[in-house]
Amino acid sequence: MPELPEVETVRSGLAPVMEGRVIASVQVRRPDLRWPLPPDLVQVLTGARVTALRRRSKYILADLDRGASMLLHLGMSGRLLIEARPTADYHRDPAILPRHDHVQWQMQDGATITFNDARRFGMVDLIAEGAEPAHPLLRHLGPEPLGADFHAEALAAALKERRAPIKAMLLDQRIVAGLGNIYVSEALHRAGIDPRRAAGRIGASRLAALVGHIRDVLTEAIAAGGSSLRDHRQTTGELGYFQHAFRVYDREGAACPTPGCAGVIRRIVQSGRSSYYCPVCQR
DNA sequence: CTTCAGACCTGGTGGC
DNA sequence: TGCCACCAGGTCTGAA
Repeated sequence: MPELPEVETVRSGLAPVMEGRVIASVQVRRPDLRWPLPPDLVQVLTGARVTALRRRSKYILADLDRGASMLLHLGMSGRLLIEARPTADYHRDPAILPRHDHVQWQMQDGATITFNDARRFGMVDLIAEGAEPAHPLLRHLGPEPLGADFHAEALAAALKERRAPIKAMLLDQRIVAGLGNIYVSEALHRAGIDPRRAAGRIGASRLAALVGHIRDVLTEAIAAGGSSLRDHRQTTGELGYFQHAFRVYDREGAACPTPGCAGVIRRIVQSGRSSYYCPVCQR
């Protein structure tokens, strides 16, 4: 899935065909995603103009001229495929099975957008005008890691007295919203912090450095078009390149890339999920 | 409140 | 080749 950089890549790929354009029709093939699709989805979207396409954490929001917004989450395996126009030069990846096409949007200018999600952990919802802050999925989200509200003092306050491992805390979307399993491992390696370390026992200066590394790794990944891992592709079908820049994620047994470090990357399981780290330079 | 295991669902991979 | 265990980018729910 897509973590923040992948979702941002999808959002920016979607913007040219959705922003400012009218949704001509919507087809629902399978309404039982993570949560059932709202029954009035087709009715609310049909004929609406998308005024803005935004991202909040790993969610994409499409604001409509009639006030409501459409909320989208890709889960683990969700993708948005864009066919700009029905042209012969659109090659759909044969590995993306049409039976997992759940929702399709036809834009008035001819573009077709398809939500495909094999595991169906993704979701589509509607948010009434003004109801965004109270939406159950958005209400508890912490600060955007690339925004002004995410800084060393805020992170220190959120982690104070917390005994859970820093890895788990950074995956908690209430602490900071948008990181996932890959980028947490990458940021902790850059910061030289052991993923098992109790979050509340990390010094202020190390937390400040961590904030910088989180920002850097996300920014670099967005610039590279995200990571193409297993199912994820950009909306164009192009590959994102950031997976080649992973320093520890999925690199168990490899030499630690930190200059001068003789460590070997290890994989451990924390709260059911893989963590990759260097036992030598991460403390 | 905090922390963690389990649940949701399908598909790909690697071992035997 | 076939079968099976295990793994996967998320995050909600409920138990301890």
